[in-house]
Amino acid sequence: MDLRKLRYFKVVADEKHIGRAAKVLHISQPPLTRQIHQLEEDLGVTLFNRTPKGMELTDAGRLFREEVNNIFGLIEQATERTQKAGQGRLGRLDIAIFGSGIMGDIPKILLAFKERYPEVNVVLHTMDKGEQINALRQKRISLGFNRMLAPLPDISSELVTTEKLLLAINSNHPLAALPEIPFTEISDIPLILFPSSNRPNFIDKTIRLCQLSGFTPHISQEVGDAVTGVALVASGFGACLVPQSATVLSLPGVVYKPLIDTPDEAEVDLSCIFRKEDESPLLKAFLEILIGYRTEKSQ
Amino acid sequence: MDLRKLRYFKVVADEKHIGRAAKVLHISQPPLTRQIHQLEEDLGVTLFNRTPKGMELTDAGRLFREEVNNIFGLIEQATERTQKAGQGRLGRLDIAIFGSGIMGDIPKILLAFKERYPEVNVVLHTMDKGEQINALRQKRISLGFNRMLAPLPDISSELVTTEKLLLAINSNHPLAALPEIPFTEISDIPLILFPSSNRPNFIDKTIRLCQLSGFTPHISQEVGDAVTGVALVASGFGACLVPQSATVLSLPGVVYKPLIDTPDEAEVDLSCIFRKEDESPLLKAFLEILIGYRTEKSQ
DNA sequence: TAATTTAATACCTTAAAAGTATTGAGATGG
DNA sequence: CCATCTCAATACTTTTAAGGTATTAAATTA
Repeated sequence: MDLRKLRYFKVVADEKHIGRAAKVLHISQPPLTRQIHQLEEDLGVTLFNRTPKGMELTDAGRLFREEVNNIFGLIEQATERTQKAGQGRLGRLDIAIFGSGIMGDIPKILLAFKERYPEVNVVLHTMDKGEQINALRQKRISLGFNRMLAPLPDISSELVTTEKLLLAINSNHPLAALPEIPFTEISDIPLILFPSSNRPNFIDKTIRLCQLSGFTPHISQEVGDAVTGVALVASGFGACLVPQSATVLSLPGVVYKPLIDTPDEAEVDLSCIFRKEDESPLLKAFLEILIGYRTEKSQ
Repeated sequence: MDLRKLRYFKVVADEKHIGRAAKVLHISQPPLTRQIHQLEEDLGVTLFNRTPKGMELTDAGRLFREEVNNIFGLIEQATERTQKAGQGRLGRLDIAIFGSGIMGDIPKILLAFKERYPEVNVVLHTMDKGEQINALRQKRISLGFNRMLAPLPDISSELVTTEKLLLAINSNHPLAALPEIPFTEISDIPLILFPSSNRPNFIDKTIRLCQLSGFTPHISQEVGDAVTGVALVASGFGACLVPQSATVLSLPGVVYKPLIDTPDEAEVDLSCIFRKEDESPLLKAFLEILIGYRTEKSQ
């Protein structure tokens, strides 16, 4: 069986005439006759009744014509879908986010991607940093969003955004009256820090920042993520350093205050990570959207 | 695009290794390498990631593998169905029957056919003789059952059965008391005859039979079919000559009596007709069943 | 009956797939 | 770190099969 024969068959069936069909196919009549004969022999079925007027499909031939149309339809669909997949316009992209990553830039990027590539099925998984790296290596995900990434030989990363740090503080606290809070004031406040796992993390960074400013922070509580941290601020546990994106969490009794006189590094970056050797067009497409989003934002 | 390439692709995808795949395909490695390259070029999509360990499907390649499996499945189905159709085991067979043809042998033959060829869709049409011949010529049907057929150049026929004639008579009639009725007794009885159309028909035959026995029948009424005829017998219109198969109609007040001392031709044949040049395997299959039924019955 | 039209056959040419030998690139192991 | 091994890829030749030209055979039509 051979697609050439099927193509030829279709034309002969349409034209009901070997000579005319040969013209349509831009070949001469004898090879076409032969191909049709071979097709009939392959199938063991007479597809045409030969008449002195031309060729007429048999019942079996008529059925076969339908089937052949289905086959070509399926082949066309297969090529189209495969080409889309090859361009990263079709498929499934597994992405990991972290606890409070639903806020800020990530949903905007995801939205931009889904709009540009509507046929890509984006599946989100919530994982912390360590889980993300495992999942990447096991190819359970293709991409992870996270902060504070240590370099790894098999994992690449791409910066998404850097955010200034704000202080989430209870509105009853005296410092909440100031429009901006000098960084060293933090030394006197019990701090809620997160996340509690996967060093190096934001906790380490905070401690270093304090040391740069010449004090050791008073750690009130370590929690898993920003949401929990801000909730504790509302309950009066202390203050919490959060990235700007966390300010979408508006809880009663919590205000977000800009910091002044901070060390230069008083900002935190959000990056995405992926396998260094991942050549997938889906990933490439996603990173393009990401970079597009980043440059658009910086303008 | 070429089925050979798809076949090769499948094996390489399974083996993840050009050399092994080439062995499986009983060809050498270089042509296989080339075919895979050509396939990728045709599609414009990289289907495999080449590693020093072998070949690994890309996402697009994985999708394409699924599609290729579907394509081969469809091709297999197409060949099977076409072969069945070529053997008359699949398709549609349009058959005409006449008014009272639902009785007797025809349903038995249809049943035998459907049992032997369950995938053939038998479609029944009720037509009189003239309509059947038209429909045959226009290929709206492939087969018609009828009686009293005059030979035609483009129509062949095959005898189904011959049936003795019986007299359907009202049970109140004096003759109904006899176990058998001498044929000449008919001359005194008003006769109901059928069918009223498409000469030569059963009416002509009856008149000829009477003349052979030396009398002219007293025609009470011409009706369309046996069912109507027997119904009129029940109402006392007269008697009606019917083929044996009509005796399945048991109406109150009607008895069926064998005839004695009849002319030799006092029987009627049931035949089926079809286009002389019809080579359809479906028709051939049906005629085989028909002949099988006939020989079985004659034993 | 001759002419025409159809598919089929015989024979040759061309294109493409398969084979052989070899290369090049990347990993592995002493 | 170099030799070796194992892949896929390339260069070139052979074989196979598809395509072309010329002709035939059969059947219909003028």
